[in-house]
Amino acid sequence: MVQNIIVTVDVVLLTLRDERLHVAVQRRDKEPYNGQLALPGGYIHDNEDFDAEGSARRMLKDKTGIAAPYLEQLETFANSARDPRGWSVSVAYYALVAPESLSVGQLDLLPVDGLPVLAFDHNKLVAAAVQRVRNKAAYSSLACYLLPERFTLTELQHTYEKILGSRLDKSSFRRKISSLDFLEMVKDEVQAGRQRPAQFWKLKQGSLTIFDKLL
Amino acid sequence: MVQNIIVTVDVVLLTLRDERLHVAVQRRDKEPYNGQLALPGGYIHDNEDFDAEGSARRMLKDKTGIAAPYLEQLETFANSARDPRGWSVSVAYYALVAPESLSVGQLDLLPVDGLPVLAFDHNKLVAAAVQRVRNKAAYSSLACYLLPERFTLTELQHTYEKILGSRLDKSSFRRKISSLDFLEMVKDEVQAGRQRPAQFWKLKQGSLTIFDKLL
DNA sequence: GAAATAGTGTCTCTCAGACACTATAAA
DNA sequence: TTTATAGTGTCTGAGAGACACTATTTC
Repeated sequence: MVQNIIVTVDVVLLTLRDERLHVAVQRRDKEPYNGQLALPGGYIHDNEDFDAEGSARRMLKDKTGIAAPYLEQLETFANSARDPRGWSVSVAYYALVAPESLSVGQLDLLPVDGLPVLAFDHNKLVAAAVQRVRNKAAYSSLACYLLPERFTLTELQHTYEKILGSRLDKSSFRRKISSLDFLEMVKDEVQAGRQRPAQFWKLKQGSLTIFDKLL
Repeated sequence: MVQNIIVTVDVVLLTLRDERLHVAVQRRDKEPYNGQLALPGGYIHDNEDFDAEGSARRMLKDKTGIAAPYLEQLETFANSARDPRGWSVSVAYYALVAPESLSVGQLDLLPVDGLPVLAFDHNKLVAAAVQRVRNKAAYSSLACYLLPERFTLTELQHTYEKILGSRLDKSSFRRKISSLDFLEMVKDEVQAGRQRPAQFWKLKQGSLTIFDKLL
């Protein structure tokens, strides 16, 4: 059995900037699609990577310097038409980071709504990631990963609102969040401003908390 | 760039039998894992299959004769350790069928709880599929695909109960289902028995309906 | 004091769970 | 009539949405 199949990993790196979800892209410097915008990604190195998630982390590290974002497998795109070189498989991952932690190097950040045409089927990958995030955020603590480690409840609520695209009631939101008990108060740390200071919070444990739909 | 990576598709075919979820497995007749139980699956044929879902359908068709079950991509398992032949990728799918439509040929049906050790990492694939089905069934019309085309509301309720592993209230269940409006009454068709006949229903359109958690 | 935002209290309306009830068949 | 299951009606308690209120800072 001889297969002639290209195996790659691509990463949809999302962050929140100027009130909207943005995705990281870079201009390709080789064929195919030379000069076009594409997601960070590349071949799996079967002599170097242990698994596909490892490949994804390597690519993120190489291209953004980010070592430990929220990272999850998205979907696999595999057919004979997506790459002019032949039958190809892309195991797609998506990653979430706080805008602060992203020093844009070789990468550009573009709003996910109204993207230009990207290389390969990368527009599809972005669409799938955005749909997944919008959907999953509605019933989980996912939104926290788009914020820095410490944040206020108002910032968290605004993050949810930007992702979901709808207003949330402050009182209901706080009731829900505090009943779920996945946040930990950062003692003695508050956000100062020209008004009443806001309490800082952070995620309690590493794992994602799932709950009933917020909206 | 030369890659030495095996690319396969495996299918977790699930059905409901004797009150419990069962998975279809077959005994392997070649190395590696010769003689062990494994999921139906195999190499992607890059000269024959258009995409990975096509591969999955081909394998289902070849090994079960089933042409159009509910079929969805599950997750991709890709690392250097899962196959003794080297770095390998398995794009896993799961399929749901009514027990009636399954004429067990070369396949065995085993309860998903308490499976023996399967070849490769196939126990992991089954676990992932079962978790996905149990989770997704709670907030969608997924359970309908484990029933024949026509079914009664009581049968549907029992199907949900078997998947979710908990009792549902008849009145609440019917309120919910009818408010969601994804079922169509099969006029003049009822299930006879030694008591009041039950109305038959079927899915209205092809696509899955998503709703708030049942439980 | 005013302005601005953080954070809480309370009312109401909806809806899920519980459960009793009615309906329609076979024997 | 009894038995068995299909299918409906009704009460209640928990919780979400709406919104008004209090709290704490800067100026």
